[in-house]
Amino acid sequence: MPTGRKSRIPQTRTDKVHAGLRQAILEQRLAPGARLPEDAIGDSFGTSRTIAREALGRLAMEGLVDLVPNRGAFVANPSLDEGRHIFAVRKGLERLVVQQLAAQMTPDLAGALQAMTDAERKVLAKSEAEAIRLAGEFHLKLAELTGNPLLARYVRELVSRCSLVLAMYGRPHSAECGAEEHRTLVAALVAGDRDRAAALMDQHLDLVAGRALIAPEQLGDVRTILSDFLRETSD
Amino acid sequence: MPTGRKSRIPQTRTDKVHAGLRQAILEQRLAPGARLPEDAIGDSFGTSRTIAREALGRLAMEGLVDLVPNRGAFVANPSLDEGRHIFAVRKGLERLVVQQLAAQMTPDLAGALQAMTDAERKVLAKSEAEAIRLAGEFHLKLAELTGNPLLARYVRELVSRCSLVLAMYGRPHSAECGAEEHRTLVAALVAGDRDRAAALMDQHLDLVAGRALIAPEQLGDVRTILSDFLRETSD
DNA sequence: CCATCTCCGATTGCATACGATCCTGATGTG
DNA sequence: CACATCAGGATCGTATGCAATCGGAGATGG
Repeated sequence: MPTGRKSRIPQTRTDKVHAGLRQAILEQRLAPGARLPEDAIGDSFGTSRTIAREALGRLAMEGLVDLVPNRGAFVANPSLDEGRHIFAVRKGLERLVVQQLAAQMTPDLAGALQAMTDAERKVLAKSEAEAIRLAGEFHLKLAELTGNPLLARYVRELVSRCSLVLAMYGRPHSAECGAEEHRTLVAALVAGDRDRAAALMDQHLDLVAGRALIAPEQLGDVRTILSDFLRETSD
Repeated sequence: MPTGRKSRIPQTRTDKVHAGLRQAILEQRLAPGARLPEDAIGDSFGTSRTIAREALGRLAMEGLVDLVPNRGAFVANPSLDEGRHIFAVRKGLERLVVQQLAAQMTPDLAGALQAMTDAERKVLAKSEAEAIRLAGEFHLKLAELTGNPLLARYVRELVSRCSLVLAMYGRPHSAECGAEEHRTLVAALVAGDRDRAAALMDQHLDLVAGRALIAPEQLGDVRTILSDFLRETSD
């Protein structure tokens, strides 16, 4: 199992605060733009400002919080443009992920991939926030299976930031990755079809991004945007 | 307005120490594996341990420093495998860079690119360390020209780590990117030839990596490795 | 001679203290 | 009424202090 291993590395308090804050942000318990004073963080986690400060620093490097000098920390509030930038990089990296996976395909790897989609079928998200989280989980595991820890780290970071963007700009019920798309992608992967897998991943991420960000070609076309709102009202 | 003013960057002490340490590591004034005690860092920069600690934390997130709990910080000492991982991700991201640049080519952009290679012709590195730094500069500027700050940040991080790897495993005089390769790449870019640019960048990075890391297909072939040393002796 | 244990110095993990900086809004002036 | 000025409070930036932890040197026993 990926987590829960009794590793030797002592879980420092900073790690706990970092993890806690991270989860709170990704689950939208802390809204984008919310203030994050070091004192308050420290208080609510029962530690000193020192720890809170360090955790906030890390989150800032991951792009989940904005750190304004002498002003304090805020939950990141990415603009639509930033969102597009994030998705662009994510697409590039995940393309790399599937290319590498397809190239190094083995029976073991194929089994692990199949198991992932099988597991996905059983788990149903209970909330919008959880749906976003689960969607990211699949992509993260994919990256980890490449055996390249750096690649996995970047993908985790990007998936987190995408979650934020989706939470901000996503239309309701639009967040979950279609499990079907995941299955066809895995099928291409186990077949070792590098190009097809890459194309599928591209398409998949375009769909995810398209559900959230107004697609570039729709930009400026007011009627297209308004038509979306029209549909929402009947929901 | 979101960008574009002399935003007051109150260059905090942590920033200075961070920048100083970073430079020292990349210039190899601090060898890979060297200990970096918080006290010593603080002393030599004239600040407290607090600052040194924070700077070390940042460097750790950038992969330039290894942080061992309760033991201290060390200059990163990437293994050959880690080096390959780093280059793999870098290749993926820089491919994205050139694709984006080719897609959004404008006369202005073309001019900026030409200026870069022209400038490169004039500057000659005075030392091995400087050569590595200059080589990275070009790739970083390329990433910045995409207008995607996140992409630029990742590329900067990866170029830094590659510098470390090159410093550790590069053969002497092998570090500088051939300026010629840069020029042909820029030519493809200004022509808007997306695929050719991507291919050239791939090839270029393979060459750079190949000069440093033993290419995968050479692995285990002792004679190939030794032949390199043979040539070095006559240098 | 080697394995193990114990203690000690070095160094980190964390908390607290104090000055510095910036925003807020209350006050006075033209 | 608009605007400049200036306290006040909130919050950050940094330094310092103390206990906890780790690794290694030396002692101890086989």
